Amino acid sequence: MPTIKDVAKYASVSVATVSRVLNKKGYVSKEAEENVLKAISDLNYKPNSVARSLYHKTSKMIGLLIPDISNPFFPELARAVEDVALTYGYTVVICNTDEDIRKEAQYLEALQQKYIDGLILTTNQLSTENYENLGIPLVALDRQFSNRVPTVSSKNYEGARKATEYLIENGSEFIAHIRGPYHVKPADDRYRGFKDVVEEQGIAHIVVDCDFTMTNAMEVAEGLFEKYPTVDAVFASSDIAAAGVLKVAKSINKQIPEDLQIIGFDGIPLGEMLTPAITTVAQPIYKMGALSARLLIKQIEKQLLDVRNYEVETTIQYRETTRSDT
Amino acid sequence: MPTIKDVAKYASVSVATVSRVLNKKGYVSKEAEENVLKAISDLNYKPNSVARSLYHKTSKMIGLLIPDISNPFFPELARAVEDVALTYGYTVVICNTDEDIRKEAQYLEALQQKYIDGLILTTNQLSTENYENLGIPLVALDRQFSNRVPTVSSKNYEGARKATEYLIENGSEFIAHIRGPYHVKPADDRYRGFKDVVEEQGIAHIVVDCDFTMTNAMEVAEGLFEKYPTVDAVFASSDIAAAGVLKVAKSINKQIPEDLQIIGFDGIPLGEMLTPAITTVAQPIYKMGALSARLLIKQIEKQLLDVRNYEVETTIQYRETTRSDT
DNA sequence: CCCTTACCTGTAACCCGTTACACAAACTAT
DNA sequence: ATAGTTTGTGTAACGGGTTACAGGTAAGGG
Repeated sequence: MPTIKDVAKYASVSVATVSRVLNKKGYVSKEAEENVLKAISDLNYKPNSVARSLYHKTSKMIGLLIPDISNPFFPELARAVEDVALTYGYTVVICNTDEDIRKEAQYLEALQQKYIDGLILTTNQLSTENYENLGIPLVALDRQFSNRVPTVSSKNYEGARKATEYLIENGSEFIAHIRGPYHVKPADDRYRGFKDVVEEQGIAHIVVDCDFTMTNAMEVAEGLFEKYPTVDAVFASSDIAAAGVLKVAKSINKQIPEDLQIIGFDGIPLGEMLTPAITTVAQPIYKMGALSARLLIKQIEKQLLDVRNYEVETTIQYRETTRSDT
Repeated sequence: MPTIKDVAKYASVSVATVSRVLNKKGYVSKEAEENVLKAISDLNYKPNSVARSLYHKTSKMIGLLIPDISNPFFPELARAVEDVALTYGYTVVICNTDEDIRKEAQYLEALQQKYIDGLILTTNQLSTENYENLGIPLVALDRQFSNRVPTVSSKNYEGARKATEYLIENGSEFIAHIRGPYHVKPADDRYRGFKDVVEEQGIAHIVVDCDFTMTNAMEVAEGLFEKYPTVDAVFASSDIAAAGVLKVAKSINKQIPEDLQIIGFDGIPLGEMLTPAITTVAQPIYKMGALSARLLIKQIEKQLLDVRNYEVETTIQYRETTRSDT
């Protein structure tokens, strides 16, 4: 691999001149520039980004901290982040934290040592200071964070309200909510949205807990249908959970959506692949990822952010696990 | 961020001594070592990996080139690679190539400039020389590559044979194969496995082409069932395709598995989530990813590889889209 | 004709570690 | 006592860029 010195020698100029040509900075005569350009192409020279990083203390890399890329919510997000990053010349380092405080700390240290330029966080077991002390731009995606950190999330509360109202409009009278983990902001908001609507309208309801796995959702659903056979609608806090409910409901021969309506949340591709396809409160996942990446890169490049907190709209994807009210 | 100089000053030694302590190399007196260790902890010093990279021409990073992380086959693979990488102190850079030659080239250049230590390839539109000229360790996953590059794949031919034989044992007499893209080794091997069995046993069959998307699979399946309504089994080259077939088959009221058996390939989680759950030839996806990562890191760390080509076993996951033969 | 300014270029310091090399002290062997 | 090891430490060069600064030339203004 040729270095800038080789190029300088070949073009009979100093390394400073080569650097000026590369970075289009400072005065360079036309002649010198041509020589340098020719040298670069003759030698197939590529500037070494590590050396650049060392001087500039930046790396053209961003970190994406997610709980687990195997969770179907995240691949699309990761894809969006990566697409945007690529167009701006950044590469993305992916970090599966499993919501484990030690793994997070380990990544943070490794990334900091690599002069990572910024972080997109969909996970934060560590206290926020740990992140802010890094002194690099951050974006919180789908999570609550300190108000110094720009956030991107969808209107979880509102989406949950819409979902619940829709179930009620379609005639359901005893609605179960399968909620997500506590202290996870989106899960809490969805729960509040549900609760507010059922209480306002005086609808019978029940809330059960569930983590993000389908196995757990199925267990929970089994218990639910056994204890409350008259439940006639389920609003699940995620599509994975909804899929679990659907599977269980079908196994005990409930007619969907006649006996039981199901509505999920997230809008992951899985929902469409199932039969019946799951009605869901879809978040624009790709858009959220892309937006986060753009917000992060804007900060990295010292541009001012006009808005610091984005709440994107959710839309109900009307599919086959709910009755139409029209 | 403190540097090695700060540590040296604080401990009243030279930077060389600090470096010796850090790397446990060369002679250091007990006293000096203690002072350095104290300085490191007092100042919370972390060695800068960029500076290290510059000197050593390595980065403790590996690249994972995949077509698209949104394709459900890859998240689990990525997860495995990342898990293994982490335990060996490597970080992974993820690159979605979309099988696009220009994106691949762009990534290759960026990664090379970052002194990436090695690459796991599940995609190669570029000619193999482009990769080999990088002069860094490679592992080809689920792809054919030059014989200088270690490969990891599953027994696609054998798996396809098993699947086809299983359908026949269960009484199917007119079997369709939905094959994957041409010139993609696994798809070709699966096709050969299918063809050999149906020809050996003289079973009526039909082969149709399909890419990796579910939408395409559904179109293909519609055409198939219209033209050949007597098809009584489908062997799909991927679970995604199988899911598409299943959805179409259900929509035209075929009884599964009585009227139509379906068997997929891959063993992605989706298969289990569907109702009926899809019988599939499962590849040990996580294992393949982990194995690739270990092979790569072994090479990076200059250890000799005893075996260079791994073919892992597939196993049929007997689920609900096939009839049992017992 | 002198001074200012724009233009052009090279030297060397710097980013932050690593390590070759030189030097010194302490110890071993002869 | 002398040569040869082992141990311990510091200086400086190096990896591959970037840039402050100094120095030089040419053009324009008064």
